[in-house]
Amino acid sequence: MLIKDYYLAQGDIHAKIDNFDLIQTFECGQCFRWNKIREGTYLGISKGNVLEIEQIKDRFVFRGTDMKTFENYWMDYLDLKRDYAQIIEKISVEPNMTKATEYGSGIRILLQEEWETLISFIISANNNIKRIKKIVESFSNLFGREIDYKGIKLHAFPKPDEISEITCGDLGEIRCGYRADYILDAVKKVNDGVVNISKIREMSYEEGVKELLKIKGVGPKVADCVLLYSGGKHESYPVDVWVKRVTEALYIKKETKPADIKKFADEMWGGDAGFAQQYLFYYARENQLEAGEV
DNA sequence: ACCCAGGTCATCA
DNA sequence: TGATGACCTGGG
Repeated sequence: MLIKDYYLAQGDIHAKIDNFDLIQTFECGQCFRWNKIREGTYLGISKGNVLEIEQIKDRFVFRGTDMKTFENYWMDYLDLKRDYAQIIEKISVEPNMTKATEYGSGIRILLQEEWETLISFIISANNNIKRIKKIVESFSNLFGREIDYKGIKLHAFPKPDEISEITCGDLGEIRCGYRADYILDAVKKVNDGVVNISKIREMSYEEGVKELLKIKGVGPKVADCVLLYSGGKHESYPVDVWVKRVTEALYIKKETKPADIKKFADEMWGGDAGFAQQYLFYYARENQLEAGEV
């Protein structure tokens, strides 16, 4: 077990964990439903489970859960069984990645719920993170089951079968614009069994891409995000404007098509390309790196 | 008024 | 295949 001094005290779970930082993990663009409720403390909900996490340096307190749920769900969700020091060492073979991994040394790639991740990244297209969060939140508030946590009203992300009757008009309220059609297509295809979203973890990366591309509004970038952040496909290298920009600037040194950027990433980092992507994305976006600027 | 934001789709060569 | 616009919406 990689987490140390791991024990239960007064209903809370305490642990010492290396290479884990709440801000870096929750603000690195991979998830949209974790919110800071106090300094050093985040509150989140996934698959109907609520979790409050407080961080003081490398020590963590987990509240709102029980040991069984923590071990069976959250440990995998937060990827706490993985040795990130080893991953960082493995991919930091040149100065750029060394710098990026030092900057985001507390990032962990979450294993999120597949359906929620799919809808969230459909919404993310040609959009900004602040508004993506707002839309995902109102989608949950409108259609998801309410869960109370210490007087705070949270909402689970609505499951496909719970919203099978949803209409375009219903979606007007969440202000997602033209993406409403895409969400409806996803709901329909998942409910009809045309797309087997719950099986993407068992599929290969290539099979997963093929499956996800059946949905309108899902292109290569969204598919890669779903596979990396919820499908456990760490070879996935989602190429958005930031990753394109930073990969070109640091490595390829010229304008490159997304498909070729992915090819480069595969040759450079192979099965760890997804981790590399996340360190680069966080580094580039937090520092607002422009094209050509490093 | 215009541009942009974690892209994708439709259309045309 | 590859290039080009259009696209809801909210904020700067």
